[in-house]
Amino acid sequence: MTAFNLLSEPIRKYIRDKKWESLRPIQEASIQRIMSTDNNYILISRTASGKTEAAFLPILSKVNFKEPGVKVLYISPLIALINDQFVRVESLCEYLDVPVTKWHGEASKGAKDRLLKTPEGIVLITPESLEAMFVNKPYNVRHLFSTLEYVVIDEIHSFLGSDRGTHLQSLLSRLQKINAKKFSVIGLSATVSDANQYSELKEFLGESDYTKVIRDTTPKPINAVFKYFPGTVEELPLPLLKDLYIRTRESKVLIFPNARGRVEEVAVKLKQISEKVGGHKNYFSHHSSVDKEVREYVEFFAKNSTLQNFCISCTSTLELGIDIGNVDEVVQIDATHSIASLIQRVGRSGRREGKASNLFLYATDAWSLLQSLACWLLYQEQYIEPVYINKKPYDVMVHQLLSIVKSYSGISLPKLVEEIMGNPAFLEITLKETEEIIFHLTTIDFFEKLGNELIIGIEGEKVVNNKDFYSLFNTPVFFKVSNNGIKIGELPLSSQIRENENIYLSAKIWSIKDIDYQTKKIEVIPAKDGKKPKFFGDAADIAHMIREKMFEILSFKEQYEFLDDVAQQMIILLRSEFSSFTISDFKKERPLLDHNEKLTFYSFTSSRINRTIELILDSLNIKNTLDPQKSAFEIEGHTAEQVKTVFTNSCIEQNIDEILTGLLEGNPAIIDFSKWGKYLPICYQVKLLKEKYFDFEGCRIYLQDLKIIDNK
DNA sequence: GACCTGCTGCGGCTTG
Repeated sequence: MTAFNLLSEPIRKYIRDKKWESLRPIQEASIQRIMSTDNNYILISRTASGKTEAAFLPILSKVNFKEPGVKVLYISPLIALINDQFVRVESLCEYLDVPVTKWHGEASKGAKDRLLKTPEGIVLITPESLEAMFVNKPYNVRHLFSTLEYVVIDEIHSFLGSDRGTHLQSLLSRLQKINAKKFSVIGLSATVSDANQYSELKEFLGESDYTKVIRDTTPKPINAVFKYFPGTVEELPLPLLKDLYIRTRESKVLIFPNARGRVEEVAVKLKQISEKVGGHKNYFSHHSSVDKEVREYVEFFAKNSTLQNFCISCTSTLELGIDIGNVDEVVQIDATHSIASLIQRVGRSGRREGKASNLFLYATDAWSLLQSLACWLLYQEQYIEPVYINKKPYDVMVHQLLSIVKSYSGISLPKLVEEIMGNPAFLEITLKETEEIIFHLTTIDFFEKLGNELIIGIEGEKVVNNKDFYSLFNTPVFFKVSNNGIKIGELPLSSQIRENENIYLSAKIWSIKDIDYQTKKIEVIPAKDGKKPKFFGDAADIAHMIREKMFEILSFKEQYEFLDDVAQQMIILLRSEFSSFTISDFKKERPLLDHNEKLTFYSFTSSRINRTIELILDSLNIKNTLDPQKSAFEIEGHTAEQVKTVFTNSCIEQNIDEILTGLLEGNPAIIDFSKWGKYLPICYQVKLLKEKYFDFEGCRIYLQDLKIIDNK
């Protein structure tokens, strides 16, 4: 039987009314499988290939919505995505008379109240809203979600390997616990190309044996062009901006310049050029610090402008699945930090069937060019960096312990231990470890013993009753920027924020008129010229494979026809800098440059391994500076022979706990990469540092194979 | 120099 015929009549009518000529391959496959089994499925297929329908067409055909209770729970990482999907799912559900309810922080309370009165149909939710319900109204979780048949997780790759993912995994397990019947889980993703990740994904959903992967590998042709314009960190080179303008003025374009300040610079400067030559005015910026309503307007404009061209300069806010309509070209300025990110960005263009995607890569620095090239080549080899999954997420456990104790308002120790240990998210954390963490939380007054039960303690109350409790990630403090009551966006307090300073924000130029430090507000008026704003942030970690590929490119002579002449020359120049080394194995060998009484060790490895090497050198009192972009260590006061000996003999396991404890005592803020880590006993903070900040196992293997090649 | 993500409950107001 064909997939179409397996669907229920109302759904078939929907497809006929939509005048679809055929089902997409991923839909054909998923309908066959979902209709006939109760397995979990992970649907992998590129952006705009109809994944949402691939999940919902069969689910809506199969599930009996006549019985009371919510039957399908859709979980998304973004509110914007929920709002987007709501429209699509609702238009489908009209054929079945099944209600769809949005449940997130910005969703209508009236709709939520209606659902509480009559729990039914489909609910779209964020993990944080689900968490909030578990903490504050656990009876509502039971009331609404104890008759689930399907849970759909959108953009599942965005959860994988992050604390937010572990959190979601824990919530899924808690959800299953209140359901008498087992529900099935369908995960949707565009960015999984490595089969190694299948097992991680399956484990993420629990019950690996019942989880199957359905994948559509139809490739999308992409035309890539690399260009090189030497520039500085402060400002983009004018020739680059001019070239970029000419190349994009007659298209619908997304530009990814990596940093928010630079996003503003690109938007403002292209707009200025366009004004001068009488081009279109539709230049926008889109990132987390642009006001939400402004961002929504930009998304709306892009989605509805079929005739007008536009240019949106943006960060990863436009990387995930929000439908912004047709984009002709994607521009990446300097290297992406991951291949996964490159894939998502490329996927934003050429959504029209059969149309090729265009990708322009501009580099302003030789090493960034090399990194871009490495990412592009790996992308073509269908490689994606592995996701790192923390098997002992002590910090997430702290959060979930608080959540469980609060939801019970009184729970015995054995019951709490049983609850948390039975959760697959914490499978590898031992009983002893769990008990020690609970004990510690009692000593810092997060928990209090009341008779035989644990309740939330005085300090715990402060944390649990704060609206910041529900998420697993930290958010910095920002000042709200507005002009005459109109919100523009927000900025962090920096040396730049002073009265009469001019800054870019939301693709416009503003002059700061007043700063209110009490209410954290900045009043601005329009201005003629200014500077890009300063934001603070951490650089994302780069995977070992990207660095290795960079070294591979340098050690071979291969020419790439997609590089422009200047870019080609830059690669040749970089290669010549390494020509004094005889490299025969780019996987194991690494160059050590001896020059002017200084040594430069090019490690070409991951950020985490570099951090670990840095720690080892520091602990041996070897003065060193790491250049993160070049993945290179400058080492002073040592000979090449001494450095070689250090690397070959270094016994990194020795004293490491002592060193890390010292590090934490000297600088407790180092644990701030984990929002909940600071509430752990010191020895667990050390474990967390080892697992997530450094990479001792990776470093051990790296050093074990390492062969240092010098230029002497 | 360096990304992103979400948010309860309640009192008090306006609006239909």
